[in-house]
Amino acid sequence: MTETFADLGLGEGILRAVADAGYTKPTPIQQKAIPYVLMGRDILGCAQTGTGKTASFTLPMIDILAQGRARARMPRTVILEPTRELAAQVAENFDTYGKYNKLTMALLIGGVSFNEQEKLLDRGVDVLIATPGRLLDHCERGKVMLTDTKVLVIDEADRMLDMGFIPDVERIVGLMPVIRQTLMFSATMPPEIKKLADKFLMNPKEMAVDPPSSTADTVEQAFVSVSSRSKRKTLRDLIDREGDALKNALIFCNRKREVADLFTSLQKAGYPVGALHGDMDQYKRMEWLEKFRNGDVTILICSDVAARGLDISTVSHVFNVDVPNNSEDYVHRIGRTGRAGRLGKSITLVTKEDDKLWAAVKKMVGKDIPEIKMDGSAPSSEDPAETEERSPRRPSRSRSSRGADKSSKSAPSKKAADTEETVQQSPDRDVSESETPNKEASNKPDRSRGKKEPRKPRRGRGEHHDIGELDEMTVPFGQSDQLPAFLRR
DNA sequence: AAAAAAT
Repeated sequence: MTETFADLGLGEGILRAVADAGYTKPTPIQQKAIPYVLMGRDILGCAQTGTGKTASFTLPMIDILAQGRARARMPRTVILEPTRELAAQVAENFDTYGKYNKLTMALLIGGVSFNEQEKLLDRGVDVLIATPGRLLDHCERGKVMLTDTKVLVIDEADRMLDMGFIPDVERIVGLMPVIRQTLMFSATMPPEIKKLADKFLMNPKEMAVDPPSSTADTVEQAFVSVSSRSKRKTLRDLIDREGDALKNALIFCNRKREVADLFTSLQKAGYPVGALHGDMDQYKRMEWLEKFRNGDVTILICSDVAARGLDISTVSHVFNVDVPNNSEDYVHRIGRTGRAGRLGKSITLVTKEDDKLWAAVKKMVGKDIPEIKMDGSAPSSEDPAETEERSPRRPSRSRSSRGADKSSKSAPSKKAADTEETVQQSPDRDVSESETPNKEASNKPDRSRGKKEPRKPRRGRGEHHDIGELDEMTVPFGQSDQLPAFLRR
């Protein structure tokens, strides 16, 4: 049984880099895979992110690449990833572990300019890390030749399949020499993946490791019944009531549009949020991800682009604003938290319309997921006594929770206590909650806005001078709690 | 009906 990285046969520079990074013991997938990769064997590995999978191929590849040099436009190794973020992540891995081995690398992903990528290719690269579309594009332009590829890695194969990339992958493999080493990794091994393995691999060594202990033990799961109108409010209440326990959170939505809208909404309400979805420009994508990683923002609202593979080691919470359409994605989403032995919490908002999807999720999870009742006030309408009391209550609630939101700029917490007791309101509160998009919001009676305006010195950036912006910022979400001024009449 | 990825 191997105990250390040195036992695996890795070179000295790599061992030093690994030690610098603070790792002492290889993970199971690394123990299994690295010796075979060094032997030149093909590998079919069943492993998820979080198992140390990436290093199980980057480390031995650095070792292999230590011998020889790359020729112009002819990379020696190629790594295919399904998303740009994953590709960038693997590139960072090479930076980290390859720091004592000079090797050249190019990251070929879409959404960024060709120029720089081409320059790198011209100089010759040892490692090419790419998403399929952009790599093919470069091939067609004659900027890269795959005829000298010694090692190919197909990462996240099942996801490539889901995303319809396999034809692209087949074309890419067709441009490579038949004699090469191929490593294929997949989180799951459905028959289609097996078939692909037969096609791409030669006499592969098969290995599997357990998924990182997540769903079962270290993630506390719960759900809240909501109406689709009250989702945002409920979400804010949930964030607030987590208090300091919420170190950072991923919030998943099913649609890109909803990611964008929710981002605007929470940002206006003063929460430290970022956003990530596939229609954003690449620069923004990277910027928000980086800000989330380094803690500049503690909440990242995202589509399923971030559901799999992204390695953010310390996410304390995952919120599903929508039940994922594909119940497997649920597992991937909540797998973003509770990693590396840490505790995590995931809360899913479930509407009546989600019944079927939610049933599928529960079936897949295979255990009971408890319901959170929001502060005694029933999700639907079990407390008629409260119904008439909305307006009188409003003011007190506004002070406590809205006021607290200001301070939430830096930490979405603190106010947990007073929010708890003031939150209870009529079940139909979402009427005034007004989750309407901004344009509609601005159609609301001016009166309500005029009243509130002076009380809102919070975002402090002079927006108050601009009427156009005021429309956007005053009414929609941040303040909606104070709306009843005109409703009261 | 959705997300991802090439323009």
